[in-house]
Amino acid sequence: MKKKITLKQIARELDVSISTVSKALRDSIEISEDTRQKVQAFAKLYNYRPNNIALSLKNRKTKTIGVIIPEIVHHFFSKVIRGIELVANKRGYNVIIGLSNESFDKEVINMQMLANGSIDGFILSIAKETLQQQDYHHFKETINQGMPIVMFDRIVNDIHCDKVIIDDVKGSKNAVSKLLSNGCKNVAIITTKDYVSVGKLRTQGYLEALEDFKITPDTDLILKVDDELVSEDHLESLEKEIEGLFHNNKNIDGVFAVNELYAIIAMKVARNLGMKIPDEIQFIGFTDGVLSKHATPSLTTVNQHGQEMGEKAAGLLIDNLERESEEEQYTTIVIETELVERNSTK
Amino acid sequence: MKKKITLKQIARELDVSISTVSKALRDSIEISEDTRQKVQAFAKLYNYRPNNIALSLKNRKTKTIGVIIPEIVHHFFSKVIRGIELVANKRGYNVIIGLSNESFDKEVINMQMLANGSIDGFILSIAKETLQQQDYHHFKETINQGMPIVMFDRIVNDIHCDKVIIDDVKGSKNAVSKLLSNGCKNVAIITTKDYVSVGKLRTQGYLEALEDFKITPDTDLILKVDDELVSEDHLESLEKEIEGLFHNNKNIDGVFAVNELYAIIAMKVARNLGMKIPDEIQFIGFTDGVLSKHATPSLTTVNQHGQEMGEKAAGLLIDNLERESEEEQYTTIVIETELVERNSTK
DNA sequence: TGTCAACACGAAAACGTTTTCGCCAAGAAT
DNA sequence: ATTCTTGGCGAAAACGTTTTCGTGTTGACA
Repeated sequence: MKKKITLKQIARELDVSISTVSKALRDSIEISEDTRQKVQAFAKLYNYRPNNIALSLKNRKTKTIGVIIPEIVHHFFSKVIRGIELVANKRGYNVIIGLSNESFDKEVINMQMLANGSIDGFILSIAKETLQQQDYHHFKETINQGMPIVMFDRIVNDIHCDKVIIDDVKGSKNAVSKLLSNGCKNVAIITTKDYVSVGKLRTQGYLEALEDFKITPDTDLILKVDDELVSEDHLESLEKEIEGLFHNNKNIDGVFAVNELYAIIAMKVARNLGMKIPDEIQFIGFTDGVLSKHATPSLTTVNQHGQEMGEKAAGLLIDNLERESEEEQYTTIVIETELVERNSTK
Repeated sequence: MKKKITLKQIARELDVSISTVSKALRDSIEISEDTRQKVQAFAKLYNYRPNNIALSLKNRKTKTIGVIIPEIVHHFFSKVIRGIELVANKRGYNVIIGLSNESFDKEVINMQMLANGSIDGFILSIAKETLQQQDYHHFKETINQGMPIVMFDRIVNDIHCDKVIIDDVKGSKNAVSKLLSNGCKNVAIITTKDYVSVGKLRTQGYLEALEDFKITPDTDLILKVDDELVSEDHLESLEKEIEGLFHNNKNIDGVFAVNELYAIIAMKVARNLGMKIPDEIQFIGFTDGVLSKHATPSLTTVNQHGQEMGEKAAGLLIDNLERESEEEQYTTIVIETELVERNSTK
C-alpha cells in the first residue's frame, strides 16, 4: 500500500526544493527544461496529485457546492440533483448533499456543518417545517457571512438571493384551463395546507382559471390535504378524504392535483367508484414523474423540468462564485412549465 | 457582511496568542478561568466556528464520504443514498455525490476528483459500462493508496473490499417459486444481458426455481433485453420485444422481471393483449419502487431494502475508517430480500 | 534568601500547497 | 576589469487549526 505522495517527498527524493517541484509541475518558466522533465517524470511515475484540501485551504475556495433538499427519494428532487451535478461537474465543482428530511432542525444543522469552510455556496429547497415556522434566520446569517445561496422551487420572497422557480400560478392555470376547455364543468383541486408556498400558488392558479371561465369557485371542491398525515406508507387517510370529496360532490368531472401522487391516488379512488377516465372524469397532476407515465391510464401532468431547474441553479451559483465584481444583484429565473398530455384527459 | 472570523482575529482583538484562544475554546486546563470566559464570550458573540478545511488538513481526515452511483433518478439508488446519509450524519460525516451515469470514464474521473484528499472513503455501485469492459484498475489503485471502498449491489468479486449485497439468486428463486406454487406452468423471465452481474444472478435464481419444480427451462421464455436500447424515453423497442415474447409463446402464464420497469411494461403489454391479471397471467418484479405500489394492478415485487443497504454500507465504511488496527479483513453483508405480495399475483 | 512547583501563557511546528521575493553564478555589455 | 542582466533555484510566508514544548511569574517552603 503506497500512500499518496506529496511535493515534499518528491523534493527530498530529487534533492531539490519544494518550490522547484511545484513550479516544475506547473510548467513555470523559471525552471530549466532539465529539472522540469525530471520532476514531471518522477511525479507521473508516482502518480502525484495535488492534495485538494491543501489547495482549498490556500485558495480559500473548495470548489464544492452544498445542496440541501427536503427529501431525496423523490423524482423531482433527484432530477434537480442530476441537473446540478451535471453543470457542477462540467465546471469543475463537486456536489455535497444534505437532507433536511423536511425538518427545520436538520436543515439548520446541515447548513452549519457545511458552512464552516466545506463549501463555497448553497443550493437549497426549503423544508416544510421551516416554511411553517417561518424562521429564516439561518439563511440570512449564511448570506451575511458572504456565502451565496440559490433557492429553487420552495422559496421565500424576503430572502435576498438568486432563485430558480417555475410559474406555479401559470402552470396550474393552464392545466385547469385545459380541463375546462375540455368540457369539465365541476373541477376539484386537491392541494396542500397553505404554508407550503407552492400549494398556495397552485391553488391560486386554479382559482384564476375558474375566473377566466366565469365560474364561481365552490369551496367544497377544494380539498386541502394535511400532508403531515400522508407519509409514503400512510395513504389510507388520503384515500378516505378523496372518497369523501367524490361522495359529497357527485358532479365532479375534473380533478387537478398539486402533485403527482395525489392525482394517482385520486384516479385510483375514482376508478374504484366505477367512474370512467377520461370520459366521465378527467385528471391532471403537477410534477412529471415516473408514476404519471406508467399509471393506467397514463396521467396528464404539468412538467416542472426538474433537471433544468438544477442546471440553472448551479449555473447561477457558480456564476456568482466566479464573478469578480462585488455588486450584489440577484436573479430569479422562471422556468417554463409544460403540459404533458396523456390519457387521463380527453 | 461580516466574514467568518478566525482564531487569529480573536487573538488579536483580545491581545492574547492564537494558542491561548484555541486552548480556551477547547476548555483546556492550562487556561485560567478568566481568560477562558473572556475568549468564549467573544467567540460566541462573533459566532466563531473552526474552519473545517483547516481541520481536515491538520487531521488528514475530511469526515466526508464519497458516494458514486450510476444514476440518481432511480428509486433504489436514492433510497440507498438516504440510508447512507442517515448513518453518515449520525456519525458526524458528510456525503459527497458523484454520478457515473453508467459511464466508465465518468466513474474514473469522479473517483480521481474525490480521491485527492477530498474524502476519507468510497461507497459505490459499479457502472454498467465498467462491468462490461471489466476494467477495474481504478478501484484497485484507490484501495492501494489506502482509501477504503465499500461496494453495494453491483459488485465484482475479485476486488478486495467490504460489500453489501442482496442474495439475488435466492430472491429470484423465491419469487419464481411463488409463481410456480401459484399454479403457473410456463413462467417467462425478462432479464438483461449477462454483463450486469445482478441480471445474471437473477436469471440463475429463475433457473434454480424451475429445477426445483422439475421443469426444464425453455430458452424461448428467457428474454434478454439489451438495455442499451432502453432509455427512459425509449420504451417502444422494449414493448415490441415483450409483445413478441407473448406472441410466440401463447401459453405464458407467469412473468418474472429483473426490475420494476420491465415488469410494469410487461403488464401493460399483457393488458393490451387482453390478458387478465392475475387470473390468466401473474407478474413479479424485482426492486420495490413507487411504480409497483401504484400500478394497476399493483405489482408483487422483491424488496431489496435499499435504505438498509445504504445504512449498512455507511456503517461498514465508517467502522473501517475509525478502526485502530491495521489488519485488513473485509466483510460482505447479505441483506435479506422480502417478497411484497400485491395484486399481480394470486 | 534561595529553590521549586504550579500556573498561565506564548512560540513554533505541522498538515500540503502556491507564490513572492531574494540570492547566486554565469555570461554579456561597457 | 567592472557592472549589469538573466536564468535557475531556494527560503519563507500564507491559508487556519491543534498540540508540544518551552518560559516567565508567582507563591510556598526550606
